[in-house]
Order: sequence, then C-alpha cells, then structure tokens
Amino acid sequence: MPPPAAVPTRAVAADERERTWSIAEVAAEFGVTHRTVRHYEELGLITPERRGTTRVYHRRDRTRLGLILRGKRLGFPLEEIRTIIDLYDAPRGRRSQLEYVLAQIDERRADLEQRRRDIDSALSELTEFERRCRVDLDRLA
Amino acid sequence: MPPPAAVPTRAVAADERERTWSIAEVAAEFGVTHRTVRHYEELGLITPERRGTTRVYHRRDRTRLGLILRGKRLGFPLEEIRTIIDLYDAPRGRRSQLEYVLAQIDERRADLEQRRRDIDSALSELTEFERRCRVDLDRLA
DNA sequence: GTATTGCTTTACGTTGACGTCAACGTCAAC
DNA sequence: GTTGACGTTGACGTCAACGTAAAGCAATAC
Repeated sequence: MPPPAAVPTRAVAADERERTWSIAEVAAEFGVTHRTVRHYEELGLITPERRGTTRVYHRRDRTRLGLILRGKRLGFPLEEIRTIIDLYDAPRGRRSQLEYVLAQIDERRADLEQRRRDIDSALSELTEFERRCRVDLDRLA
Repeated sequence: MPPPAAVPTRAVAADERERTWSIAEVAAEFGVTHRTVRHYEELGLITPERRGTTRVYHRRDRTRLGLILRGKRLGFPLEEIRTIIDLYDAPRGRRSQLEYVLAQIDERRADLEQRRRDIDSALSELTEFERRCRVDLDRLA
C-alpha cells in the first residue's frame, strides 16, 4: 500500500499531540537528571509507556513532571505531591468521590495560603531590612 | 535587707524583656522536640546561653527559632536558612559589607517571588479544578 | 566487523533532618 | 537518700531524595 499522498491538517495536529520523548530529552528539558526522572517513576508519580524496555514519555508525563517540580520548588515532599497530582486524575463519578476530592482541594488551598502568608511576611521583613541597610549606606556616603 | 517596697514600671519591663526559657519550654511552644532544637544549635542556627551545662533561651533565640520554622514551612534547607538569618545579624559597618548584604537581599527576594508565583498558579489551577468538580456535582444532583 | 552512544536494571552510597537510645548529672520533693 | 523530672552528651538509626558505579542490551557510526 502506498502512503497517503497528502496529510490533512488534523493528522498533523494529531502527530503533534502524540509526539513522544526519550528519558534524556525530558530530563534535559526540565533540568533534572535521568536518575531523578526514574526515581519519580519508582514512587509512582509518572508512568511512562514502555516500548520493549525503553521508556516513552508522552505529553501527559511532561505535564505531571512540571507539576512535580513546581511542588518541589514549593517544598512539598514527593509523597504529598503524589497525592496532589493523583487528585487531578482521580475518578469523580460518584457523589462521594467528588465530595472527597472537594475536601482535599480545601486542604490543599489552606496549605498553600499558609505558605503565601509566610512568603508575604518574609518579603515584607526583607523589604524593611533593605530599607535599614540603605539608610546605613547613605550615612556612609 | 528588706526587698524594695515598690517595683518601678521600667524594672518590670526589663524583667519581661529578659525573661528566659528552658529547652522544654521553647520546644513545646514551637511544637517541636528538644532534639530538633538541639539539632538547630549543632548547625549554628541558634546559640543559647549556657548556665553551667544548661541551655538558657532568650527572646532572641525564640525569634530565630520562629524564622527557622517559617523557612522550613517554605521548604528551605537548614543550611540556607542559616545564611538567611545570619544575614540579619551580619556586620554592616563597611560599604562593601552593606553592598554584599543588599545583593543577598535581592537574591532572597527573587527566590521568594518565584515561590509566590508558583503558589499563585497552583492556587488558580486548584480553583479551576474545583469549579469543574462542582459542575460535575451539579450534574449528579 | 567493532566501537561508540543511549538506554536499561541492580545495587550500594550520600546528604539532610532529625529520631532514638544509653549513660549520666542535678535539683526539688518525699 | 532515693525517687522523679528535667537536663546533658555522644552515638547510632532512619527516611527521603536522590547520586553513582557496575554491568548489560540495542541501534547507529565508522
């Protein structure tokens, strides 16, 4: 069978959506080592496809990796990060499931807002301290 | 000698300022173990007075402990926390010292602002996710 | 061919942040 | 004077989050 003469736009978009990456590519892109990526897989934070023994990463895996690293920047432990990002994929068919998810969301939000308060007070202390330093500097001038 | 008949306000205030605490008191107050408090001392984050072998904690130590724990909530490693809170006590006599401190402040601020951006995006994603969950819930009703 | 490159697994090492346990000092209360 | 309560110093244990080294497969490069 000959290949199709022309590839319609839809198919191109599909190709683009279904682009895959190697472990080296995702690691380099996110600025981590392949060991780190595999560690996250061991903990069940990402589950790349396997072709034979080789790991194949899809857009979904990159999304999750982004969430993981942002969680890390925020200082969350990996286990907690797992419960958070799993939440986004949790089944929400039954009412009880949805209510559980909503309760979890509330907890997460409270946690994040506490962190933001911490950051804001740290920032304002820093600003005040900078002001005092500038006063000292002016006196030296 | 009889004790003084009346204690003037100034002396009361001084007493209050110079109140001290035991390791058990500060640990309980901040919700950590005494082991944790001693660990921070080993790393040079706090340096309580010694009376004989016993540690005596002053207001200054409690302030630093508060800064340490806030840093921890924000996910900073203890070594980094040490450089941060040491900054507040750093000598600022010479111009070069002041300029160094100001540069450090800028670094800290950039870091904290990155964290705040991360938190804000996490929060808005959470809000959007909650909205979708509530739509699902309404459909079930 | 073989040599290099890129991926794989297995497995042990390391660092940070404490926990835990042993062995002992000290001081007020009984 | 001994019994607690609270303090002390080591020293080793543990858990998370990886690092690192060893050894092997599989495809391309020469």
